Amino acid sequence: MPLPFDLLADPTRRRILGLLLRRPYLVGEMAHELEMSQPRVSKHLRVLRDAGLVTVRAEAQRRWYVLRPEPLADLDAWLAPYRRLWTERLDALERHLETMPDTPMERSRHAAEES
Amino acid sequence: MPLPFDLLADPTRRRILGLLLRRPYLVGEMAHELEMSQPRVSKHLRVLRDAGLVTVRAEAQRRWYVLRPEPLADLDAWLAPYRRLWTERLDALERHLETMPDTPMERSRHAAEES
DNA sequence: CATCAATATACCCCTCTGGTTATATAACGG
DNA sequence: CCGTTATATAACCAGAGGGGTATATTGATG
Repeated sequence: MPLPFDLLADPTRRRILGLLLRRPYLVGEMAHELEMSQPRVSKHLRVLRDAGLVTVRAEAQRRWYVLRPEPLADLDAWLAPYRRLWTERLDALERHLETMPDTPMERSRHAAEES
Repeated sequence: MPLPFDLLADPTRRRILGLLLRRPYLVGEMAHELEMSQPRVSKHLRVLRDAGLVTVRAEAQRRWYVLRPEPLADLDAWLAPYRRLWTERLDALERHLETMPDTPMERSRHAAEES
């Protein structure tokens, strides 16, 4: 199964995943919350489902869509070799600070990004 | 600056980044190693450069392209909230196994994926 | 200065995809 | 049964972008 980059390239799909991060959603709920047409949401959900990023549970005419994080874990794995490139710098800084125990230290920060 | 998903959606660009993960490269070298035309490589490098994923150092007519991992760190940050979804399961498994020390254990598997 | 080497850009074509509107499908309520 | 609700799909359109070939640019070299 290929990596889900093309899926995540679409901002609409990222918004959908953002919703599903909180809880399972109905199609209509998503369309309403994201202020977009129902066919538009359905089409994207089709793509996400084909790629294994979501699963569906039917309940009468309702369809509960649930996030399936495995493909994102694959993406995470793909990132691994690149991750060294920026963690190494932080590690180096850490080691450096350790050699200067009398220097006042700053705490590292982390920024979250929303698309 | 937007997340680099659209950039990574293209397999050619991922191959280029794969090269740059090892060392800086010249345009011609990449074109040769990836067996594609030079304009094709140049075009993708333009996109990558505009998005801040690579930097260039000129040396006569040569152009050394260097990977710049910061945008990938942004992507990593974007993944963070989703990462909980699969690490929690592993953590739960871990805790579970800790409570049953006499039960024979199976090893978990991990699949690596290449694009 | 003429030529060659390395790279960037222009232009054209063609496919892919995301959006819209209209319609099909299917299950519920009266 | 009949209308209504929830969702999926079809048909169509417009724009984006990736690929190729040709050409511009810039620096080295004899």
